[in-house]
Formats: sequence, structure tokens, C-alpha cells
Amino acid sequence: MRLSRYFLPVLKENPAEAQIVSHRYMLRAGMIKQQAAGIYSWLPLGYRVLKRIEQIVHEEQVRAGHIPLLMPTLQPADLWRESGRYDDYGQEMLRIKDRQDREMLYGPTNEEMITDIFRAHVNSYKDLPMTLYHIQWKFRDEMRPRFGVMRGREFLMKDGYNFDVDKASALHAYNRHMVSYLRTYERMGLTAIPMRADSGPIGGDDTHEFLVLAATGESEVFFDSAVTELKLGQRDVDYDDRDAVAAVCKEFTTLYARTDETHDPALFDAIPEERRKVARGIEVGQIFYFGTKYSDSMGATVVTAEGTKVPVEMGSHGIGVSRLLGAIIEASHDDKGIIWPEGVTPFPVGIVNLKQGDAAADAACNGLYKALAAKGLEALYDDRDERAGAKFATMDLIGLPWRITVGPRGLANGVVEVTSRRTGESEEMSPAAAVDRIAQIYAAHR
RNA sequence: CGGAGCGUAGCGCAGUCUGGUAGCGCACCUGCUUCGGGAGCAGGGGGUCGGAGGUUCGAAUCCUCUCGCUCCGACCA
Repeated sequence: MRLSRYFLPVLKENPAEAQIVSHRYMLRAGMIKQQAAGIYSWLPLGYRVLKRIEQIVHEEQVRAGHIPLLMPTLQPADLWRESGRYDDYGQEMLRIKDRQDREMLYGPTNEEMITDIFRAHVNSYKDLPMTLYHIQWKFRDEMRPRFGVMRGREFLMKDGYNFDVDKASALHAYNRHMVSYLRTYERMGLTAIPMRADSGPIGGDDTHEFLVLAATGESEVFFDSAVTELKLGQRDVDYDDRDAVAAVCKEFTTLYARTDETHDPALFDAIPEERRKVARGIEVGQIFYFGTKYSDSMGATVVTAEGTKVPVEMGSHGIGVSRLLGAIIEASHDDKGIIWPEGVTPFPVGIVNLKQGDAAADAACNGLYKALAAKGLEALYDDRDERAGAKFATMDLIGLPWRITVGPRGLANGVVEVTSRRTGESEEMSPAAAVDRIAQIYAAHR
């Protein structure tokens, strides 16, 4: 993409309403525009990151054997009357009437609807296990939306639902989700710690929240600092192997890590003092096992091998997709702007032409742009007629992790500059070597 | 929902107390000079001051009502 033809409305000054760094940078980098309290338009740059995050979530869900579908944002109230949640959910649920005066609602979550789909089509244990998920906009009419996309009223969420014949299978689905979530967050450059949590209005017995540590987090968290060292890395987990999956979960949940809701001071004090940490965290996901809560009330049953009809065992599992943008920025920025992890960056690399209109510089930039494209890497080429400082400032603000700087001075020696946004370190090399370097870096993130 | 505050040009703000016909910086447009970390000079365009009603010769400014947004708190992907 050529910047001169793109729509990237960056702001030089901080918008007054933005109090936290991710919100400020998302507005300044031209990623979002607020339309009402807690409701945002996603401008091109923000939309690209949102789609990247969505893509990673999809890939990891499919890898775990989960099946994507798409349910509507609007739901009939009757479905929620069946589970009893129409009255329980309260003011957070946006209730709407259509022209026939039928009661509708903008879905805050989809347990009822997915159960309705399941019961309509599945009757046998032979069709299980099954996990269905979608990535869809939700609406929760928060009393107090804040912090940009971190606590919006409208937000994009991945929500998945597992259906299993017995509790052991359902707990395996729970574990499978935990492992797939760990992989998902790691690919986004995040350290998200699973913490034992409280179940809230969804209801259930077992539940973990995934927290990204950040000073601006809304939850107070207590943990053994050793949990932050745990990495799933490149290990190849067989999602159908119950013991292997359970072993990973055990590894990641044995050390003490809890939110204030479930904090146990006695257990916490048993941790060696130097590893005892109290911090803030942003909740970026949550998994629940809730058994037959919905299948009982809504009549979702299967026939077992023995010929008896049993309600299916269920759980639900969510990832706050739009919130993740804020969380990633909170975890990865400096005083110049955002620093995107390679996994989620809107463009893999930026090309800065220091002297637009200079024949050699223009040709070198065009050559780099094409060579990168040939390797499947879409660069953001700043071909505006701007001064170097302005171009650098824009690149730093929007946070592309790598920058290739092209100017007449370097070209006289046959070199361009490759700069890491994270470290600020630059290295001179030939244009061809620069393309190879960038391609090599991204090979690990495909 | 309790408490606090703010709505004046795309963004950041002054002007409101003490009423007199709207201003600054950035951004935008034109020209010249500049050109490796948000350039300089000159010129230019853009606002029924959130909305409605009222007081007044006259309202961004005073009064009433209303809408919107932000922050702190209790609740939540």
C-alpha cells in the first residue's frame, strides 16, 4: 500500500477524551473513530489489525478441531426466556422491538442460540464431541464504557461452545480450549496468564480467565512470578490426546495465579516472598465448564450407546477480539507510539523514502516494494512528499515492527537501512538483503 | 446508577465570572525557500459557539429545559 493513496488520518495531538495509552494511540494512529459511548468505527489501519487478530483466532480454533459458523447479532427474546436469562440479564442487555412488536435483543453472548441449533440437528452421542464457535459482534450496554475498545459496549468476540456426552469429555474440551488459547495469545506476542476466576452470569463450576499484565488493567491479580516464565512455544500438542492436553493445563495452572475474586491470601503467602506479585491485568479471554445448565433448560439431549437420553455436557469459551487490540498496545508501546508484534502488525514492514522525487530513491523504493510483494509481504510505502522527520514520526506512531529507510546517501553506497521498531537498532545492507531479512523474520510468523 | 466535569473550525484550546457581533496553535489550500527525526516565510479557506426556549436594544457569555461525551466509584469479553 502506498501511503499517499491510503486513508490514515493520524493525529499529532492527543484527543482529550483518551485517558489510557492504547486508546490514545488508536485514535492518534487513525485506527478507530468513536461514534457514540463505547461504539467505534474501525478505520483502515485498525481494521487490518482486527482482521489479523481474527485470523489468528480462527487458525488456532480450527487447529484444535473446533468448527466455525456464524450466528446473527439479533436474537428473539423467547430463546432467552427458555433458559431463564431474559429476566436475569438485566439492563446490560439491549432489548429491541421490531415493527410487529416482537421482542428481540442484541446478543451479549450466544449460549441459548447455539443450544437451539444443536438440539435441532444433533440427537446421537455418535456426533459428539462437537465444538462450534463464531466471531461476531456483541452488545452489552455497560453502565460505563471506557478506555476505547477495551471496554466498549459493542465489541467483537470469539465465543465457542462445546457439546460432549459426559463430564470427562467436557472437561477435555475445557482443557483443549485452554491450550488453544495459550497458543493464540502467544502468536499475538502476548503473555496471557490463566487464572482461576469467578463464573459470573454465565454460570458454571470450572472457569479460568486469561489475563495480560498491564498497569492499566481493570482487575487486580495475585501470582507467583514463575508463571510469567511459562511458554508453550513451538511444541506440538495433539489436541485429541486427553492426557497430553491435561498435562499442559496442569503445567500452566499449578503455580498460584488468581484474580481478586478468587484470591486466597493463605495460599498466596505460601509462595516464596521474592516471587509473590500483585499487579493489574486485562482480561482477554475466559473459559467455562457449566455442565448441563443450558441443555437441561432447553432440552438439548443425545441418545447414548446404552440407548438412554441424556442432556449434553457443555462449556463456553470466549476471546475478546476487539479488546485484544487495546491489550496488545498496552503491553507493547513506547513514548513514540505503538510497537506491533509481528504476528498482528497491520503491515509487516514500512518503506520510508527520504527524498521523494529523487530518481534513484524512488526506483529503489519501488523495487523494494515489488520484491517484498513477490514474497507475499505487503509493505506500507510512505511515498508522501513529506520531510524525513514527519515520515519517521508516522511510522513510529503506527508501530510497524520493521522499517526500511531509503535515501540518496545510502544508495550512493548501495545500501538501505533496516530498523527494528522495538529496539531502534538499524543495520545497513543491500536492498536485496533487506528483502531477504524481512522475509526471514516473517517466515516464523506464518 | 451515585459523585465530578466538559461541549466554541477536523484536532488541542482561549474567550463565559464582568453581555457589545468569535480568536490562537496544529491540520487543510496556494506560492517560494527548505529537505536523514513532526521545517520557515507570505497569502488563503473553514465555526448559526451541542440543541430548544427565555431575559435583553444586543447572548458563546445570564436563566430554564434538554441532548451528548469524559473521568472517579459500584458491575463486566
